[in-house]
Amino acid sequence: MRATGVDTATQILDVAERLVQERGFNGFSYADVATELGISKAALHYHYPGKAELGEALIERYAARFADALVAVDAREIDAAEKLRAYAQLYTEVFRDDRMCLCGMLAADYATLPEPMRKRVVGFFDDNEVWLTHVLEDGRAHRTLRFQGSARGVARTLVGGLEGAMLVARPYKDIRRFRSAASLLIDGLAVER
Amino acid sequence: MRATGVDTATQILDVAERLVQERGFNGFSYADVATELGISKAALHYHYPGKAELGEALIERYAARFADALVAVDAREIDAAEKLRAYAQLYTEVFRDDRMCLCGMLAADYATLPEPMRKRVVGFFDDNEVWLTHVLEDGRAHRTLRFQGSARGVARTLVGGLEGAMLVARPYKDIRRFRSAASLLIDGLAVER
DNA sequence: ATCCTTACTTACTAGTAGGTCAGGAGTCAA
DNA sequence: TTGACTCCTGACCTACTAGTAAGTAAGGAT
Repeated sequence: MRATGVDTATQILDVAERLVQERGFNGFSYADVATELGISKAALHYHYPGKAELGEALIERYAARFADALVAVDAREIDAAEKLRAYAQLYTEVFRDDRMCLCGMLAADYATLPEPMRKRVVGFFDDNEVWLTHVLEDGRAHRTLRFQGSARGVARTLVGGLEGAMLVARPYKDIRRFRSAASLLIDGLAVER
Repeated sequence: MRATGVDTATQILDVAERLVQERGFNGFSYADVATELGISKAALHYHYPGKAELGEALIERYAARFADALVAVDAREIDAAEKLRAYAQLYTEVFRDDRMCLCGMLAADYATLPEPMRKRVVGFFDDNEVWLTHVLEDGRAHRTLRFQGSARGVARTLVGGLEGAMLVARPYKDIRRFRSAASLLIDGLAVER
């Protein structure tokens, strides 16, 4: 345990997470993480036997945090349209420090990922779709949202739309570009009052 | 010139293009391309001095083909809504053999790309936005499309939405997932008749 | 006949990738 | 005070990375 008070395993996750979100899973090395933390590569292997296991831990923590955030949104006394805006706000916060969504990035690297990581990436998207589907169905039932077709289809379009908005806006380093796209996606579903 | 009749420089582009679209710019090596073509790595360096130049050539050719396809769409006697569907169809064809849009993939790798490649990636998105903006304005003027806000903003949302739909649908290897999202994005703009 | 170009080859470089292993320092409980 | 456990280092390994140097076979031009 170092002077920071944060344990090494967590510090490794923090640095690796940022590197994956910025550069992709094939765009960083154990040496990058070790150098940044001032420890040896071998120390990384002590905490995470291989890059595959580090990757799994990365997704697991990210997905858990995301799930917690969704529970927090559900706990708020707001209508479905506002929940969608809160959902988009989660993405905005990720975008704010020039990061791509972890799982969006890993979706790009998907072909080169070990199987356990693939499963978790897909699981992340599935969870997001399920949550959005419930919000959408609730919004349609309460007449705060209006859309054609299945809630599941709209949920998938939203996940893809937000991930893609991050992907394309990042080279421009322009958060307004992302926010504008996010608003268009969501306001198109909200019933005007 | 080999028995295939296609020159080596083009064959290199073909293989490298597929590898980038499947695995990302940091997910393939000169050795991968050379092995697949049965030539030496040095032969690659003869045609493209470095990976950066190969990358530039890749984007240049891809962007030129895409631009040609857009000119071809413009030449067809169809309304703006149909042009948007034809635009989405271009993405569908890319998706069909498990590929991500070349520039969408490079957008993910953006932080690790050399500057000349970055410029070309951004140029690709700019060109797409310009074309879409014209189609959208035309469609609004002729009442075949209906949308709120600036055509430019909608154009950006469409590019991001389609890129993201590819990104997320690819792990599922499900073209319907992509097509359904593309339809929802575009049909939401079309005026029902 | 010679020179030059094109399109490669083989053999090599320095550097980086992920990963292993023996061991050491600090902590803690018996 | 010994032994076990945790967390780490230094030294190392093999495979691979992009890139280079030198050489060569084939063909056209002079």
